[in-house]
Amino acid sequence: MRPRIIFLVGPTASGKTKTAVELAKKLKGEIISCDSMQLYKGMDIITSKPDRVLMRAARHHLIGSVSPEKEYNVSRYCKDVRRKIKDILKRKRMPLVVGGTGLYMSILVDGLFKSISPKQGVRARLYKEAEAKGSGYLHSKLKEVDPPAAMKIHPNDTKRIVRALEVFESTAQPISKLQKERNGLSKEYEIKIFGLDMPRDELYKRIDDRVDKMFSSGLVDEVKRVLKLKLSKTSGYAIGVREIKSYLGGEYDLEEAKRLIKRNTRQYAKRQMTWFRKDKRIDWIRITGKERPAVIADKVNIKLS
RNA sequence: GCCGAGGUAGCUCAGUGGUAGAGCGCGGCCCUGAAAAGGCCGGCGUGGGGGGUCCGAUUCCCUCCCUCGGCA
Repeated sequence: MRPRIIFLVGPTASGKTKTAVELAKKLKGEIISCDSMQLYKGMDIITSKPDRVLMRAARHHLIGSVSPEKEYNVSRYCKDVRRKIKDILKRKRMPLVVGGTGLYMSILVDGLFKSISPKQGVRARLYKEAEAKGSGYLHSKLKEVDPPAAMKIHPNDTKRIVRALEVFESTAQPISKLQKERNGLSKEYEIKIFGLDMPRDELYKRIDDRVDKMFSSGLVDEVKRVLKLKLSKTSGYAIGVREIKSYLGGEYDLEEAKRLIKRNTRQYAKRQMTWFRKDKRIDWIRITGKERPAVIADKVNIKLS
């Protein structure tokens, strides 16, 4: 029988972190984070990492393991996770992959196509071209070398057009063809995915409350510290970094920064829900905003047995 | 009280004698090496109240109410 791996996903502030710890206790599990931002060291408050108590209550992996100055991406994430899973299984523990980064989750399960890592030079050149001649120009270039990809990617979606062209230039193969070859965890393991689903108004309320709490726990000081670093492409995009930077730069006051962080987090949660909603493998656990983590963990456990 | 400006979408505001748009918000969606990123779609409306002119008023006129400046 294939080893089993449990996933727990859902929008931000839905209670994954605490539920996961309860679940880990019940299942003799270890938690692997599936969160593109909690990976970064020193960004604890803004990314709502589990606190010391929770970190001690269950073993966690891939939280604070990367410097915010390092470039990180799905590919590295998948490699890191595979290594962790092997270790955990060797210890006869249950791997629990927990987090809200939809792309990381699905690439992990379904696999990443075999390609090349981004080439700084090529990428920079393409972006420069996009800026000078417009993304439509690059899109028509893509149409010549890879019509299926061009069909799928909107002419305004510079990021994806650049990636597709970059792959073609480096491999001489269309990305649309390469993408058909994937190798995910579902080939070797039995995957079970649970999702936490809470009424939207309750979730939004929890987001607002959590942001207020972040501020009273020293969010501004934390971001000040983080801003001294030369942030990588990804880490600099964590919600909170730009808003506080603008506040510190005198663009607006603290209240405005707080309002924007709340709003941006709500919009992020909405996008997460869209992402997870379409994945029919997810087994949804309907919860309320006040439900206790241990109770939610029980609900998951019942579905497992 | 007088003078001036203004009341149009959830917010900030365009515009037009033929029943109205933009940005943001909000909702829906897409997503394969930056993903807390990036992109697409959707107007969600008693046009402050009432009256008048006109075939037709959100637009012109009258009146009332409200807001913001200035003068008292």
